[in-house]
Amino acid sequence: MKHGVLVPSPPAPSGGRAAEQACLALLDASTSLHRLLQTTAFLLKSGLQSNPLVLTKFVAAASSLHALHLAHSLLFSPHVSTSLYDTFLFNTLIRSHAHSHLPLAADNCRAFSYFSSMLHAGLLPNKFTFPFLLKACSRLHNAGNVGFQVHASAIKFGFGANLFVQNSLIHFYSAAAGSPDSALKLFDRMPQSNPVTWSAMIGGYVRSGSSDKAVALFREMQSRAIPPDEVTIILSLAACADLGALELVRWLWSYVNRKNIPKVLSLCNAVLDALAKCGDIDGAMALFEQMPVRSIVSWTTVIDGLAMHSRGEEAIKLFELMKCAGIVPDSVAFISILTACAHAGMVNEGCHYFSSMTADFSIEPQIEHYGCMVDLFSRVGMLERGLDFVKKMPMEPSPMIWRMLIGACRVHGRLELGERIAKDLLDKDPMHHSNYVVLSNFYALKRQWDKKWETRRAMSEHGIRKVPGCSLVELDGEIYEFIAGDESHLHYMGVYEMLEEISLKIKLAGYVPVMEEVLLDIDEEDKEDALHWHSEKLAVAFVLLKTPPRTPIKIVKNLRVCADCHAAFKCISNVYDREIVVRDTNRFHRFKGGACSCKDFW
DNA sequence: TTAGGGTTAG
Repeated sequence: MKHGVLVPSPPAPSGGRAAEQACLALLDASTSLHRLLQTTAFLLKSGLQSNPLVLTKFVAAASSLHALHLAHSLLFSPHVSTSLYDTFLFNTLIRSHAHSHLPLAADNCRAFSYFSSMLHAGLLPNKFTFPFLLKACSRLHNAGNVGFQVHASAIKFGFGANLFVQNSLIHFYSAAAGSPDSALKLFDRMPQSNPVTWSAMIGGYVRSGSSDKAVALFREMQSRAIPPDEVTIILSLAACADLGALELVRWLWSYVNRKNIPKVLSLCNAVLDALAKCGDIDGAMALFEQMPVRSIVSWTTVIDGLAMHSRGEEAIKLFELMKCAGIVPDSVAFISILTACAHAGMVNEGCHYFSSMTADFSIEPQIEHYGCMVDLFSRVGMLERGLDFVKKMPMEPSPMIWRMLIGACRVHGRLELGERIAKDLLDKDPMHHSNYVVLSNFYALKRQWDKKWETRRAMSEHGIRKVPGCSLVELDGEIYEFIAGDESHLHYMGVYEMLEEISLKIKLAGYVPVMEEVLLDIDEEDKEDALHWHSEKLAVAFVLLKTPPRTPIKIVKNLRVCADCHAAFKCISNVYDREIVVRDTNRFHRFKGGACSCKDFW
């Protein structure tokens, strides 16, 4: 211009600068669908339908109003030219789909097709494109395949080594695609990493049920002096909660205090949950009392913790206090309080809360709430009422609900009813291992060995295997695993001798083995032998052997404790003067002085 | 405009 050369100005966005500014202001103010529609009319009238800046803002506004379909129809209507669109616009579009909660058909990944359109329009992706794309794809059923394509694309466009992109990929493989091992391959090759990288790996392991590997990674992080941040701690706490690693939870909490890691609410909630799930419900309550700010998650976590520990009265007290504190219970909070009632056998209270849900809070009960009610009736032996409840459910009862009823039939000796439900369930859901196990157990209880073996045969024909019982104990910060009947463990040295001693001592104290639990057609003497092999018994013998007198014994088990172990532990707690705490699949049994905190309520 | 996160029936 200086020299009088006429520089061609870039093609002016249609509509002109003033209209553009006016439209942007209108979009800022479009806080309702109605206003957004008015803005759309203005936008079209001013000829701004190909202005990328305006359109980007439009997408963002539509996204926050859950009206992405409007953005789509505006952007891709036939009379709009895409030649002026830019990468930013497509990124926003992809990101909006990553964060939207639109129901998604398996084969319909809008975000991915936007990516294709973007390339088709001759636009290059940038470093923001791939994290957004991966997040959007993680919602797909066939996420693995699509993610692989995104990964290849990222490499092709030169973003394969970008830390943000790699972290997204780690998260994608380990969490969305459910394949932490593929994530690990990438992780091992990464030249650089940050706490986000490690968190993505740790979180992936927790999600896929490999909490032991998650803890191992956290330890590796420590040994390499990579400082974790609060998210890494939250995820490691979740792993500890899963494993029942109380010592590690306490260590993590002291680490947070030592290193001045910000005690954000979500971190405190994670500690509450981990303490409760590791057996220290009193510690969780104490921390809860100290928390300056509590969300509904904090309340729900503690109520759920109390439920696990059979402390129904306290759970109810807390639920009422929560309401007084002005917190409106949500659907999850009701699951917790109903669970608390079920675990403590509080039928009337449970019924009260179930009807209060709809009457006072307009929350429609979901299948989980019905599940709690069925559990509530079943546990106390009101099986007819439980069945009646199932029949009145407005939705199809889930296999889990049937299994609760079946479990109760077994505990309450309702063999015919239990067998009938178990048979129906197996017909409906022939791919679940426990459906075979429970049915074969009813046959065994009825001494119908042929039918029992027939069921087991059908199970193996389907290629389904029984999940072995497994118990974990934490000793000096190490986790020891015991698998039912497994002799391979080094620490078994002396464990079997210990079992013999225990067996002798508790029999003298009046313990009678519960033979029904073995459920094998072998002679009585062998049966009693087989009982010793339950993983929780091995674990108890191990801890009795390795720890000084009176040290409490804490066990985490992957299945329900069997009636025989339950009876034996009551006796052991008395004879050896030890507190034994067993965390079942979902609750705690605290054996002390010959009794259990569950009051024999299963 | 980038990445990782807390409560949920057995």
